[in-house]
Order: sequence, then C-alpha cells, then structure tokens
Amino acid sequence: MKEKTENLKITTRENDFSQWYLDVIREADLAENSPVRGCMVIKPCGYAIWENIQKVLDSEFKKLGTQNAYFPLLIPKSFLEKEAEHVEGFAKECAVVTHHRLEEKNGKLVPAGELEEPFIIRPTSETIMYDSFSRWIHSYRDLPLLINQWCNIMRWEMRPRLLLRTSEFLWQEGHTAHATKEEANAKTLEMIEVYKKFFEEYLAISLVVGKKTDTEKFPGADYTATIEAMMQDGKALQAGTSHMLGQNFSKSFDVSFLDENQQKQYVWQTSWGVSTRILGALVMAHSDDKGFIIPPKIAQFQVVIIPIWTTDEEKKVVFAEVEKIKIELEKEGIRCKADAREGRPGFKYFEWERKGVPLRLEIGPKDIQKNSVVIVDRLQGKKEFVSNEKRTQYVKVVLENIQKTLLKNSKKLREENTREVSNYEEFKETVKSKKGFIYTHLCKDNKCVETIKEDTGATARCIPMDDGEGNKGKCIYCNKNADNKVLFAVSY
RNA sequence: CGGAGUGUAGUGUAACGGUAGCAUUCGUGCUUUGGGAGCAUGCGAUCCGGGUUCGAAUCCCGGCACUCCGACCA
Repeated sequence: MKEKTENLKITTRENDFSQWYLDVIREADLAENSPVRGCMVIKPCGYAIWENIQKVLDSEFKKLGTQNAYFPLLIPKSFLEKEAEHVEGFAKECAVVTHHRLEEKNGKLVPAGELEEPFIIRPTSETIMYDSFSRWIHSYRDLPLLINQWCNIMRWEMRPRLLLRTSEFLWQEGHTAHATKEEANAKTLEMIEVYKKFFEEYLAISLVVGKKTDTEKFPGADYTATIEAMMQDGKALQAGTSHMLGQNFSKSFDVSFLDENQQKQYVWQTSWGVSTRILGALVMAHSDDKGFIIPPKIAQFQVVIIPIWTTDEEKKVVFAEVEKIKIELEKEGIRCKADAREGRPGFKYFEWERKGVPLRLEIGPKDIQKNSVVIVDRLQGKKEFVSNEKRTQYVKVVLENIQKTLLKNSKKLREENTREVSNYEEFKETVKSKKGFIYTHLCKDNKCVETIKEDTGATARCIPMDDGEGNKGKCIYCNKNADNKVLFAVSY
C-alpha cells in the first residue's frame, strides 16, 4: 500500500504528469497498449464510458435531423488524391493496403497478389463519402444531407500517445451538404456548440471555443472550429473539431445539384467529429492522487454497494438488504453495482475509488440495526450516515453535486491559469514559468506563429469566438497590425 | 526520419568482471474480513547475435525493442 501511494505521489501532476496519468489509466482499468504499434486496448469498464458518450451524442445528432450510415474502411488511393490540400495533409500518416493474400516461401508467409490500385485504411472518410454523395444528390430537394458515421480510423502517427493520439481510434464523423454557404457556415458553428454543451454538461470539462489559425486548420477546409480544454497540468487538448469545407470537396468530387432556377450548383459542406481522445481528456481532467473520478452522468456505475459481513447468517441478511437497495435506486434510474465478491471491504473501497465510481454505499449488520447506510462520495471522501428513508434522495442530490463540482473545478482551473500578455519578453517568461493558456494579439504572418513555437514550445490553439475574432491590436512578435487575439498554449 | 537515453521474473528494482538477490504480483493451504490482511509454501528473469576473458547481466561490436525530445496530430 505504502509503495503504491508513494508511486503516485512521486509523479505528481506538476512534475511528471504524463507518467502519472499513464499509471492512473492502468490502475483505473481504462485502456492499455496493444501489441499493434500505437494502438490501444479499451477494457470493458473504459468502453462502457465510451458507450454512454455515444448514446448521448447520437441522440443529440438525431434531434438535429442527422442520420447514421456506414462507409467502407478501405479508400482507393485515387479518391484521396482528388483534393490536393487534403491528400497532402494526410499522406505522411497512411496505412496502405497493397496485397490481398499470403503465400508460403521458404517456410515464411509473404504478401502476394499485389493490387493494381492500393487502398488506404481511412484516416477520415471525406473522400469515400463524397464519392457517394455525388450520386445521392441531384436536386435542391435532396438538401440538406446530414450524415453521421460511428467507426474506427487509422492514422500512422509518428509518435503515438496512449488514448490521446493512438494509431487506430474510434470516433464519430458527421458530414453535411447544404445549398448555400450561409447554411453550411451555420451548421459548422451549430455543431461546435453541440460539442461544447456536451463537454460541459456531461463530461464536466470547461472549454474555449474558437477558430483554428490557418496553420492549424483541417487540410481541405475553409476554416476549422475547435474546442480546446485545459488539462490539470495546464496543457491544452483539442477535444473536438467542426470544419467548414466550403466547396473544396464538392468541386473535386462533383457533388452538385440543380437549384430552383435549373442552374447547376456545387454544394457547401461541413464535417465534424470527436474521438476516443475524450477518454484521455476525462482521465486528465478529473483525476486525483487516488485515481480516476468519472462524472456521474457518463459513469458506467454511479453507485457501488459494498456489503459487509462475517458469518454466513449475516451474509444472508446483508445481501437481502443490498438487493433491496439496488432495486430501489435502479427504479430512480441510478446505475448501481453490488460488489458481492469475497474479500476484505477495505480492498474493495480502494479499488472502486481508483476506478472513479462517484459514490460508495456501505452496508453491514450494524447499519441494518440502525436502519441506515454509510455513503461516501469520491470527491470529499467523507463518511456520512444516512437513514433508510432519506437514502435515495441523498444519492440523487450528491450525484448532482459531484457533477456540478467537477465542472466548477474545471472552469476554475482554466480561468485561473489563463493570462493576458502584451509583449514578447513577458510571453516567453510566462510560458517558461507558468502553466496554462496565454491570450494575446497575433498577425496573419505564418512566420510569427512558427518562430514563437520554436522559441517557446507554445502553439496557437485558436482564435476564441467570444472576444478573439476582430479584436484588433499589435502582433506580439512583429508588432505589426493584428486582426485577432489568439490563445496560445503548450499542447498535447 | 533526425537527436538522446534505457533494456534483469507479470510489475518495480539490486548485483567492483566472480553463487542472479529483494519487494510486489500470481498459485496452494490455514487463519482472517467496518479502509489495500497475516503466516507457511511454490512458480517465475539478465532483449537477440557475435567478440574480449579462466569467467560477462556487467566491457566491446552489430541487430532489435522501448522511452523521451523534434517534424505530424482527433
């Protein structure tokens, strides 16, 4: 016990966060490295969180009229080549399928049957989807087309990072086609807003919404809207994006329609997505030295019930009571787990704390005598004796409180660690000595961003939508006129 | 692909060139069970290939793997 706690303390958030959170992930049974380079294994209790995330997002999308569909994993190389900027952006990280069988040669299996045209394992599905869109869309009556796909994708990243940048990951990608620029523009912003609400309300992670600078935007997009979250070590994490694709792809893939005046028009498109990186964001946003803390709204189990007994007779009585409590809570829609395993209760307490279950309910012979239970919340860690009548109500209230407190803490962290600076010396000093976001003016010259990155390691995360866009001033680096204020941070 | 570093039981570690040890995990048995149990007992390792040496985990050469730093990124 001593050694394990020490282990977590040595690598605190301040000093060596990356190592620390890897420990927590392993401890929390969330995911681990797979034998395949840079890929991940998501264990059942981590996947359950992903399923809850899917459920909520999927219903939000459908409320807006989006339909789910599925497209092939393999993309013909020629498809990817059609949009110049797009192929350039992804060329360096493609897994390429060149053969279709294995043959035995000198006792070894070697690839055989070379394909005439290689396939790319999708790094994203714009091209293969829009090939279909061009055949689906003929008339202005077919618009808008709102399609979403849940799938896995593969990007052969140079440097994978567990949960945050794995070679293969699961995600959702929405693709829409519209008759007008205004409509597509509105959709881009609407979706980033959907993500923002979801992050705040369900994941309890506070965000900055903004637009990517030209150097950071999606290859093939007119602009990219992004949500940037701050992790506990002050680094930024791009948590989701929504791209205004303009007519770049529709012109390459001939996605066109006849308008009311019988004129041929190219559609205006958007695409937007969030991935299993969310799981990494959750771990890094909501963990403490005891392990993970899962926001109640997306937790697989919101309450874990620990029965305590010594003799067989006590076991019978206690288990009957556990069953009763479980039914009562589930009737109120609360997700419960009763840990009926043999073994010491203390061991179970630590285990479920590490895994981040928001509430623990203990019940033993003494509690049954007193008509009460012991309830401990994951944030405070304080034991409360709660009478049987108030039990369910208490659980509901505390779960809501935990959800709110997590968001409050996340917001506080972000606000307390966001600083405005007005000259470059101050900028450099701030990056070096303080963690967090830096907010300052920046001109459109790519050289400025790049030099700042080389000098300090901080990158331009986004132009915040609330007061960054059109906020004029002098560029922090070259002192020429700047149209926008930009958020800088060291990022994952 | 460039720069640096590290390879010892499942995990974490120790061993001036001289018996590969410790902790933990795991298996088994007994005793325990309201905050990570105790005792006994058992299984388990020097990345691969070559060289130097009476003798290599240790020194040298080559490979491989991993980690970190750059370029890339949801």
